[in-house]
Amino acid sequence: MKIDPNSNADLSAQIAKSIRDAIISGDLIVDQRLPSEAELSDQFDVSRPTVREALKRLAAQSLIRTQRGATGGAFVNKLSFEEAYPQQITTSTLLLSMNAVSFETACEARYTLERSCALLSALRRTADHLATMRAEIHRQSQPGLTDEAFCASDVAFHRALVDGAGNPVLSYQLAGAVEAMQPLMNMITFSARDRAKIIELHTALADALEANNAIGVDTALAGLESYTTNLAKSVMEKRKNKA
Amino acid sequence: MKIDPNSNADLSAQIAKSIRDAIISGDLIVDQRLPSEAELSDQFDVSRPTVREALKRLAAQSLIRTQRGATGGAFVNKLSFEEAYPQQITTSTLLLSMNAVSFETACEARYTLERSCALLSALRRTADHLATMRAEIHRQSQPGLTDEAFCASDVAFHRALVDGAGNPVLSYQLAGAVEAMQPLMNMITFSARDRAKIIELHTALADALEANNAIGVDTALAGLESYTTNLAKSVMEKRKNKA
DNA sequence: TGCCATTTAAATGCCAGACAATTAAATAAC
DNA sequence: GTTATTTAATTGTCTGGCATTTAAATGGCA
Repeated sequence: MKIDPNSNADLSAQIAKSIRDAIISGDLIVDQRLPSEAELSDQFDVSRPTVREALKRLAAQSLIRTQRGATGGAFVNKLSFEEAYPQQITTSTLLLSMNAVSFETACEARYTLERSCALLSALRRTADHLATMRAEIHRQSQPGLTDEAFCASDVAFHRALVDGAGNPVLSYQLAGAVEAMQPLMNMITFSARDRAKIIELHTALADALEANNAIGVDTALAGLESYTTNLAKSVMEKRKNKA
Repeated sequence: MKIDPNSNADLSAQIAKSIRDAIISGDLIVDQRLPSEAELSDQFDVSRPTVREALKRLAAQSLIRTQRGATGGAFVNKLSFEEAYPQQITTSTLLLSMNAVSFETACEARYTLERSCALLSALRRTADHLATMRAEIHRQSQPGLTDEAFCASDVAFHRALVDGAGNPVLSYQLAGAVEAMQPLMNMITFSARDRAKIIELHTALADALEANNAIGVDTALAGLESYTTNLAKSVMEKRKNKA
């Protein structure tokens, strides 16, 4: 392994890329131990701190994990869906907040993706998924609930719907779309008055899923989307008039 | 800012988390300059190498960028969809290869997500999107094309379809699903004989999009999915019989 | 022999201090 | 007033070292 010292990229970035490529290509397999930091600094002909910076880059992407002690070292990490979830959500949230994505665009993407799960979830949802959804609906109808708690419950409800499709890849891809919307949703769930309508639609969703009625699920989701976008529109207009 | 030296997490991980949280919460805004490495090591009461490891972690997630020189430093990076794409694809690819996801599950997720774009893309696709798709179909029918080039063209074709929906959030979410499938698809596009059928379905897709026929798009995608899964099934059986 | 305590060695985690390279701004020269 | 030079700030990298953690090797003892 060798590194181009004339490249304009950092040495640590080049080394990280080299190791990352080896993991992606399968040259390094899950749980395989990387050479020690001292050995790596020999191989790449750089100092140990530089190697360490490279390893930290990989650790930040959950590509490796490190263990201290005699038999320690850096090991190729088996990337799990559970680990990838938060990363995905963070990235989605920042993409939305930093790129001036309109509420409409985000909402459209979110419901388009979620509606794609309707058919599978209506077929496959278990009693567990239904129970979670009913429990969240119940929580949502409690009067003293804060807006934050309501939104969290809303997210949990929709995740149960998505998980009902029984496809972990789908659940992973949807996690970002559903959870990253939460801060945006916070803007519009400002009064208890709106909650009744949302709970009504959630109940319709749960009922349709219980009856394995895919079309009913799709209809209810469409209703939720149009209700949400209309609400957002009216909130925006009110703010405009105030200013 | 202070760090708990008794935590079992690395100091650099704690510092990275502290800064990351500040970015997510909006305490640090896009293009804002972080304190210099020397100042950070004072504030967090750690050495400069430790601060640097933390910054490299953040750089690996594209949360910051660094500049050398007099007015240099670390700046909060405006995360763009273009930057997030490769990260998303890498993660999706590794999730599939490391978690023994069945071809069927991955395929189902991929086509479920892509079919969700059918309606929007049939409405909004521009002439540009259509032209890209036609061009890729033409490329795919060239006889000397390698399997790798055929797969790459296949990916480009489907990305044009997804982009036709005109929703960047949707395009981003789909990128992982579509592109991470490529290595899996490689397994089954082993002979030129299969290509004719795929090209036929691609042509049907392009025709339906040209006619703004959402149902036609959905049907063609469903056809592609069932053809792909059946092909995969027969490949698996052949291998089984051989062994 | 078998078990337990101790030592040892290997590895990561962290630090101090230094120098090189880069870059923009301040300064000087013309 | 423009250009060349110097200066200062900052990141990039290296050397060398010590602390901490952990498993294995060693030794003592029954």
